[in-house]
Amino acid sequence: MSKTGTVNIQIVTGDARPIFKQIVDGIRMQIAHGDLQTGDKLPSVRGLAMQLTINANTVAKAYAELTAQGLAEARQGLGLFVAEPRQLLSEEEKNKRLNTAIETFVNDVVYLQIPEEDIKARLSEALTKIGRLKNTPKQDS
Amino acid sequence: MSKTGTVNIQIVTGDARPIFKQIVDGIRMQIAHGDLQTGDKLPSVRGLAMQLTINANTVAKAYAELTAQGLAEARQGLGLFVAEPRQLLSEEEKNKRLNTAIETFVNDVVYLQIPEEDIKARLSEALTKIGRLKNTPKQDS
Amino acid sequence: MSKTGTVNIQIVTGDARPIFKQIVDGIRMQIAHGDLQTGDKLPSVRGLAMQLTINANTVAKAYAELTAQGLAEARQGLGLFVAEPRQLLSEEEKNKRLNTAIETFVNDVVYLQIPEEDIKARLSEALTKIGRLKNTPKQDS
Amino acid sequence: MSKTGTVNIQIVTGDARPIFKQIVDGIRMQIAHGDLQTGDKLPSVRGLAMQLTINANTVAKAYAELTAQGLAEARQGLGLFVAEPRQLLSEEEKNKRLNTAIETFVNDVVYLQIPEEDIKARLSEALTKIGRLKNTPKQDS
DNA sequence: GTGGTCTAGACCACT
DNA sequence: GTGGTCTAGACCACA
Repeated sequence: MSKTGTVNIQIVTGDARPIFKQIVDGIRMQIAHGDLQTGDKLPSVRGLAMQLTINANTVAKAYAELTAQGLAEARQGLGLFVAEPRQLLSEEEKNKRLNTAIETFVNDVVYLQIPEEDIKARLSEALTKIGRLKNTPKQDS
Repeated sequence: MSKTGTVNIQIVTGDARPIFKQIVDGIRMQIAHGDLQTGDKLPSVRGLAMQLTINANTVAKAYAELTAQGLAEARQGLGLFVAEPRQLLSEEEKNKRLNTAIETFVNDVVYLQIPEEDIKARLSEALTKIGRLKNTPKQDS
Repeated sequence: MSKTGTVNIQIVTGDARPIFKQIVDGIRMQIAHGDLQTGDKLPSVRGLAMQLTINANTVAKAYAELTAQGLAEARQGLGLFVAEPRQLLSEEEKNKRLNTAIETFVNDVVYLQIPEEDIKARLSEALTKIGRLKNTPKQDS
Repeated sequence: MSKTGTVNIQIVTGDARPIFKQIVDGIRMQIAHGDLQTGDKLPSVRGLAMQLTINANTVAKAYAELTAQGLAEARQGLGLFVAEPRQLLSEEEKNKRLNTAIETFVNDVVYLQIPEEDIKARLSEALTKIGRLKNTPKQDS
């Protein structure tokens, strides 16, 4: 794991998300999981584009997004690296985004007529899974 | 409450959601809350368009969406009315949509570095609020 | 058959159905027949609009309908593709729609004074034709 | 049954059909069933409008439609009566309408993924029910 | 290039 | 008056 320049991303054609967002989400999730750690090198734009058989512009756009979010930083001539965790966002901003996310979620779910308890359970499970992954000691071969 | 043809919708120009989606979400939420009940009349296409100072076609699109989702029904020449609740989607489809919503939520939240417990609490609160509102007897002033 | 981006649709001006519905029905039927298969690309909105000499918005509306019914999916920037078959509607809803269709049919036919056996035979034939077409291996000339 | 000026029509508010069509269909069906027979008087426009609590214009439109279809005829100053069965339509025209009805039905049903046998059975049942009703000797109290 | 959204204005059927 | 359909033309994000 966390080998230099290795990411594991699935591009799903039937996904509603644009491809560049799938890349951003994929890398962000791997950072959250700890699969990618501070200082790890991300694959080159062209390399990842070839690997995923998509346009290089699309990868570049994803990388720009990651940089803007402060999750990655470019070292001139060397490539893009996972940045050290820092907090770009104020508490207020974080709260606002959490609220937005919650609102979106409730909107998406409210009309499904699924019991509240089921939703909570499923969501709790999904959140816990991430937390656990993050804290699990990884064993390299 | 639930006066004929009255809805309370906020159109936010800075919102990521398109206008017609904001209308759909707004009305859907009011139905979920019980502010709008089966048989209640929605405001006319042209009336709501004027009220929100948007184009009538945009409202019509929102109404078409609500009709397609089985939440409202048109009575020719009379207007659009809140439909009787029914189960439109298969269990399979509902599950799929719940999964998508959860995935989106986790993606939106994972990088905020907010403690898992806080997220769960806030979400639980938001979900419960809807359930409670729905069952709370409304009291007119 | 099933060439990328090829559909065969007849727009009949004298038809009671609106244009966008004719498009939806036409494509839906081609999917049912197997002429269009999962993953096949539909013609572009603008392309089909030109081909049928109608407005692009009308085609877009038809495509939105197909997407809502789960028969097609948009891949951003690439176009619309035939989606993997899935069960969108609940059994209850399917039954309701079947009942409505039967009622409509009976209403349309009851006053024609055509012997019941003839009607059944013709209908049976029409239904069987679809099933057969769907399963018949297609032979290109 | 078949008392002068009595019809039994259900106006369903949630129905997709316009009201005037529900009236036409309702009366047409009663004629097909034999509940209304040649020479029976239909209720007055105003009377039926009051009974159904709808606008008199709507009833008038339905009656005009029935007259145009040859199912009813006005006797000046006396009202509207069920006409003697006759064939306004040529064989060709009847066939064309049957085809249209079948096409519509297949379009409505093809995407429901209901087994062909089930559809045939349900349809057959619906058609047979009418035939049986029509030939059943009615017993008046 | 692709689909998606929005505006503006017209016409239709139904009540 | 009501919603539904269609046209024409514009702008956007995405690949």
